[in-house]
Amino acid sequence: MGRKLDIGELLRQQPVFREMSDELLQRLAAVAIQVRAAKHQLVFRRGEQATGIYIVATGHVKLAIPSPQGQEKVIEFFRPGQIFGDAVMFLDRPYLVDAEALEDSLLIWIDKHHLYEAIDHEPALARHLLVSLSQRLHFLMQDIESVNLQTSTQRVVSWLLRQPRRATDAGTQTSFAVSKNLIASKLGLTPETLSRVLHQLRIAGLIQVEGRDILIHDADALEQCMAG
Amino acid sequence: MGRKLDIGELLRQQPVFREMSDELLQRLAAVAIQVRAAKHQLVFRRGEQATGIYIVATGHVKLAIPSPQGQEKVIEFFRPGQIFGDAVMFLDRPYLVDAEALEDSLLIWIDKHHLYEAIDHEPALARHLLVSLSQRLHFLMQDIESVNLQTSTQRVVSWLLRQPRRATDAGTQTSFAVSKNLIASKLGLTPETLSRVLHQLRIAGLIQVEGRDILIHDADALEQCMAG
DNA sequence: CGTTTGGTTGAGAGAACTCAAGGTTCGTGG
DNA sequence: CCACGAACCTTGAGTTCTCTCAACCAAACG
Repeated sequence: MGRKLDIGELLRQQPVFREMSDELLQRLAAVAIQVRAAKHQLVFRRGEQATGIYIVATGHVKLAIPSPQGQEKVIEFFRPGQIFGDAVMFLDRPYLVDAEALEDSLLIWIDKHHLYEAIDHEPALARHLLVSLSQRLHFLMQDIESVNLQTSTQRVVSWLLRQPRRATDAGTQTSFAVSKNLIASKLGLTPETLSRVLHQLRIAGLIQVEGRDILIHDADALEQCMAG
Repeated sequence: MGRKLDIGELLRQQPVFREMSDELLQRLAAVAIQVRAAKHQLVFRRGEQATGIYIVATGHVKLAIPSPQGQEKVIEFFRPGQIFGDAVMFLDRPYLVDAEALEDSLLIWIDKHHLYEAIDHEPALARHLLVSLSQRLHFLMQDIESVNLQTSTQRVVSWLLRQPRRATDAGTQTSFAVSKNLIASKLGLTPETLSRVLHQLRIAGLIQVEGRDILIHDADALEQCMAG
């Protein structure tokens, strides 16, 4: 009982379900399942069949394509409120990617059939899902653009400029939410190349790097070096 | 009057609207707009605002990211029955890509507001759109995988093997629906590289190339060379 | 029949990768 | 609190794959 109330609360906190009627939400809460994933734990693997969707309640999850040679290609990171695993579910296909918790995370899992039922009764939910999928399609297109027609420096710079940053006295600051290894993979670079690019930018006096924190002295100047 | 009936017919032929009630379909037909696009004509350009979706009735359309240096990156091709321009519409963002007709094409355009209304009344439509978006998300992920962790040969081979083919006496045959230039761009290669890869495969006795037709002698053997 | 468009082939260059070693940071257990 | 090991990151040297540039060929088309 207490557990179900818990899930109802959790669901209500998610943007996807915010506009949903109490009745429907309770119906979903009754069938939604809490999934705890410890840091480094795989939520699902490439090749497994998808029978529902995941919503991140707390934590951080990464989607990546594994490769036989051991290296992997990071596709995306998911934060609280975001949905993943939906595309393959709608297609009835096996996962293309591994999903791994980057820190201890709490996920909500909803079965396909219950989700479909909810969609049929709640157009707002359908809209949310459409927006969520669109969002990711959009990001993926940007990634494809970046990998296909930009140099390593351009990729890093445009990525830096796209990150949320806060102002400081010496410029604006941003920081990597994850290891540089993962950032490199996300950008389609090797860790070595990312390191070298950051070095160049530092030498050029454009940024300052301290661990995972990056200080951008002059965003406009950075933007300039996208051209060269 | 005749024109509206026309559109109703057209709509009914599209998988997206197949399960729709006659009433709703007629309402959509009343507001749907036929768009004719001549070969090489741009349907929309990167940067323009999206206020509706397109459905291909007849013809062939390509989505590509333009690049300042003139080269472009082909993202996807669309055939009759397929929808495009929906992702940016749901996000209220400007197009990321150019859409160009590869041959004289007939498109159906539906305004955002009317589409939303239809979604709200017809869950089946929402599902179709979800599947359509999922499909493309899936393809895009495969493309990212291909560009990031495969060599030029692997990309070409896996693409060849993914194409629909028909059996012949000397193996299975497939053919490029578009120029090799566009295929190369879709695969993230230069035309030169694609040409060279096809040459190698021909030398190796794995395929036979004649214009846009490719004869695959031994699909299994081809698959083998994905490893090396 | 010239012109354009699409495709092939060759030679050379360059950007990012691989491999290898060294340095940091961080967490953990002594 | 320090010491040690394991990740994580950086730096260097050399290689390789794909691209660029350029010429040439073939087919399509007016």
